[in-house]
Amino acid sequence: MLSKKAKYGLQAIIFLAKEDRKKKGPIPIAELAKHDKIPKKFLEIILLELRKQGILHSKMGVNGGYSLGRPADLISIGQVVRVLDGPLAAVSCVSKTAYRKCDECKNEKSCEIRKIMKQVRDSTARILDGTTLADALKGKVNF
Amino acid sequence: MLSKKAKYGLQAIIFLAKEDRKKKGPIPIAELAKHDKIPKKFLEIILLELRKQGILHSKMGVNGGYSLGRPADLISIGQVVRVLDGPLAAVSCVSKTAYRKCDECKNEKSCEIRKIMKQVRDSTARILDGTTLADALKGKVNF
DNA sequence: ATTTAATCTATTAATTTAGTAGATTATTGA
DNA sequence: TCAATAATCTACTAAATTAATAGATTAAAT
Repeated sequence: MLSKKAKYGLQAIIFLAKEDRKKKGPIPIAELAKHDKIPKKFLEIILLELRKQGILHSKMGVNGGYSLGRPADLISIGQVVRVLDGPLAAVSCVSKTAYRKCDECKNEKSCEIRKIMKQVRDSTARILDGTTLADALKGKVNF
Repeated sequence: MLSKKAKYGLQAIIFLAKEDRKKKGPIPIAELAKHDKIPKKFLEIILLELRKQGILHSKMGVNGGYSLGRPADLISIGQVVRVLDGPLAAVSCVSKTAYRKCDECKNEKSCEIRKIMKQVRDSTARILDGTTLADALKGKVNF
């Protein structure tokens, strides 16, 4: 399940991508929170994390707010989800971005669970890393 | 992330499928727990859930224990995961087995998040529902 | 200076996950 | 029929994660 954090984050960044398309300047958290009915203080935390990863850009003070950190066609849904919910993989031993041997696991090579979950991770990553914010707005379906 | 519950459950049921192939009778929880180093009391809960869904069969008393509820080629990984971790879908609005409108969602049809997560759910379901315990033991890769 | 808006520090509430303890019931073999 | 075995049932509890909230601080613009 996608956490509320990731869902809120995606809602907000999709809105930012739409505004970006309209050549709008930065959007304040308060406006984003209101638009998508997200608790403002919670959204602060979320956007800050995305900014720290370079996915968003922020500007303090009057006329400040948040905007995309790079063009919409260079931000993938996978990148956003990973920042907010961690690795896509269902088991850490098949994660590309955060590999870790499973505690229980004796021999990774022969693990049946691993084989199946690797397929799931790979297909999920293909979709989420292959879909950018620009694609999402176009309603483009890649897979 | 797969919960420990689902992981333990998969480990145990894969072991049961292996024993089933050898025409062994029912295996006691204690033996399964020891074999896969799973806390016994926790495994009890897990196996009971799988039994209540008809995936496993149990027998009380001496020479009792757990065995597969139906042939290994009729038990899919998806079925097991759903019982132990709930729906595969990352958002409830794309779940086939447990559909529910998202609280936040205004118009489902136009939701970009939904479109993407539907693709992910579908590809995940194709893999997990398309792989049975028999396939897993054969090392068969379907996708 | 005043206003706007992000950022930082700290806490808290609610939910889910992971596990334990102990009594009870069913089955079998001696 | 009794002792042993093993699942089942009822009832907790501890730890971790998720979802927030509160208030003070810093930066920018007019």
